[in-house]
Amino acid sequence: MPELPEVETTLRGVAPYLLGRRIVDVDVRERRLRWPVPKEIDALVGVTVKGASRRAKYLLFDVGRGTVILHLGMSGSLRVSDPDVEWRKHDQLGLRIDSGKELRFHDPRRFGCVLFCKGDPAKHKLIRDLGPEPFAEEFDANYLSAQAKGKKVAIKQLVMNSHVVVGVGNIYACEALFMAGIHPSRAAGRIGRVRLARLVAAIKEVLGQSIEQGGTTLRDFLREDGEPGYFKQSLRVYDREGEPCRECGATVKRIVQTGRSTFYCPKCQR
DNA sequence: AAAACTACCTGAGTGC
DNA sequence: TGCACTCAGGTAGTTT
Repeated sequence: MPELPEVETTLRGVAPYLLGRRIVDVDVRERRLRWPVPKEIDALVGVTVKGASRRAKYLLFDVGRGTVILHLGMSGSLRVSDPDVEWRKHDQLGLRIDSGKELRFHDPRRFGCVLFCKGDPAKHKLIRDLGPEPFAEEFDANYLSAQAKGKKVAIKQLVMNSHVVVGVGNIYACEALFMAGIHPSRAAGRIGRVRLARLVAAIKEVLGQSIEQGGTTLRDFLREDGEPGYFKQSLRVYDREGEPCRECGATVKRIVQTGRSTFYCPKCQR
C-alpha cells in the first residue's frame, strides 16, 4: 500500500505524539514480520524519542542509544490510539507513550519490518545503497540522464529502482510518466534529456501534490488518525483501465511490466 | 553488469 | 455458501 507520500503522511501524523516522549511499555504480539522483530525493540521501555525522520520509505526513530527502523511494506500502517481501545486483528505491536497514548503497528501481510540499528542508520545495510531522495536537488535531469544512459530497461522500471531514486512506487511511477508524456515501456537510454527533465519535474510534482492531500487511499490506506488520503481523486491513469484519459479522452490501457500493473494513455504517452 | 525471477503474507474480489 | 483463482500500494535476495 504505502508509497512515499503515505509514509511521509504517516511520519507527520505520528511525530508530534512521539518527539520528546518516553516509551513506557512495549507489547510485541507478532515477531514474524519480514524479518523477526529483534529483542532490542522490547528493551525500548524507558527510552525517550529524540527524533523522527524518513529515508526513502523507511521511518527512523532516534532513541539515543540507537534508531528504530520501521517499514510499512505493502499493507502496514501506524495508528495512534488510546491504550484501552481493543487491538485489531493484525495489530502486530504497540508502544505505550508517557502521554498515555499508544502507537500501534498494523500489518496484515507482514511485509513490513521493525528493526533496531545501533550505529548510524545511514550506514545500515537496508539504507546505505539507496539512491537520492526525489525532492533532493541532486535528483535532477543531469543525474537521471546519467542513470538512463545506455540502459535498455523500461523507464518505468528505472524510476522504480530504489538504487536510482527512492520513493517512487507503482502508483506514482505511472502518474509521473503520464505527466511527462512518456510511454512506460520505452527503453530508458532512448529518451532525450528534455523529456527526462520533464519526468524529474513530474516525479517531484506528483509526490508533492499527494503529500499535500494526505497520500492515496486506494483500498485500505488510512492515516494515523484513521482518515483516508485524498489523492485518489487526482489520479490521472492509475487504476483507471478502460476509462477516458482526462487530457485527450482516449481509453486508458493496462499492461503488465515485471509482474506489476502499469496504466497509461496510449495517445498522450509515446 | 543488468535483467528477470522468487520469496515473503493476508484479504478482497470474481467467476463458477 | 463455498471453492478456486487472481490481484494488491514493496523490496531483498537469487538466478540467468
